[in-house]
Amino acid sequence: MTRDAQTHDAEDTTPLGFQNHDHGACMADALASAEARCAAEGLRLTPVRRKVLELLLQEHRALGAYVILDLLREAGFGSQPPVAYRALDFLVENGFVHKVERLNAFVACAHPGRSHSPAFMICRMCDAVAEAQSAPAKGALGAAARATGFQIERTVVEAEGVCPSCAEKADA
Amino acid sequence: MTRDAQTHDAEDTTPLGFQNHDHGACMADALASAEARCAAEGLRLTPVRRKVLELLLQEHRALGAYVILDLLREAGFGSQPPVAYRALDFLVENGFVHKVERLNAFVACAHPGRSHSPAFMICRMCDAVAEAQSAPAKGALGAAARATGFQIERTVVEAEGVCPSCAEKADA
DNA sequence: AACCCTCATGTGATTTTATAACGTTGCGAG
DNA sequence: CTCGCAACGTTATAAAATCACATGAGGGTT
Repeated sequence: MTRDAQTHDAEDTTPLGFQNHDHGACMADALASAEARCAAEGLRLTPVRRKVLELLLQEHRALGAYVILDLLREAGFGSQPPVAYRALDFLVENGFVHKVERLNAFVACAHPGRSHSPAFMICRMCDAVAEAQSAPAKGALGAAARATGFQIERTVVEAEGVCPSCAEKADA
Repeated sequence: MTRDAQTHDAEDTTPLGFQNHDHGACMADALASAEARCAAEGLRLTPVRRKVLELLLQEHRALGAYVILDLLREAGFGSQPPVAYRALDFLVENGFVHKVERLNAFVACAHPGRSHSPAFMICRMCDAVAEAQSAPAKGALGAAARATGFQIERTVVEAEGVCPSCAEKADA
């Protein structure tokens, strides 16, 4: 089971990513990349984990753990919180998925394979999330860290605002 | 969360802010500044709100809402969650306090009065939090936003790592 | 085959974080 | 005064995350 079910719903309601792109391809890429890396590194992309990754790849939005859990239940997996959290932990640890702290929610990584220090742009109107690269240690923050002797291990960069398509609608 | 909490020899030195500073003064400044601004803008710095601000100013650490709530109860205020959350909402809205998303916790603003887009350095060992300025829209993120037409309204920048004094201890 | 070991999964219960809903109070404006 | 409004207090509940423990599926060894 759990081969690509691809329940793409209603056609073009989609403010999913900010820019148009071949979503099917971006999804397939990411899955393939994940599979390759798991094979290479001896990681186990089990059915639940794979399913969670697929669910997240289907949307350029962050999904809460409980939404994911509901979808898992519908797909016949276990329905208690740890099921979702454990799969998410695995995916986050291995960089396939990122947690958006601001939303307590999760998005599929949009830059599979690359080493990343992701930065997110979160639309407060439609909840779309786009991922960019950040280099926070290069700017003012890095300077402050060096000045005080703080050793940065990981950074969270999240911008909240309005995505292009919502801005357009709001103007109207 | 997996952020433990614990056995820390309570006495030893200063894990509070990263750099030594006149804590009493920094606290008094911040309080005075808050009072001034509330007076100027017709905001009501009520007893609960003031107390919460004081509690947060006493430590350069982020406190969870429920820790604050306990302290409020001890101080004779109401003891139900909304009491703390409402005071925190007020303080955050007006920039006296910031929420550290990564910790689901709150810190007093260290740069009272200034317009700020704060960046935090969070020590994963002692939970100390230092506040720096960030200019996230200037770097790669800003470029990505302009490129896609995303309008940034607010940014969250949080670095997790090890503060100087914990790094020292760890070396030993 | 049987055995052991490890990691993943399933489930129930609980903890932690945050809001909803509703009544009461204090205070200024008319 | 009394209306309206903002802040407060309390009960209850929702949402997010973890703990604890049992079962199960592979892999390797003998």
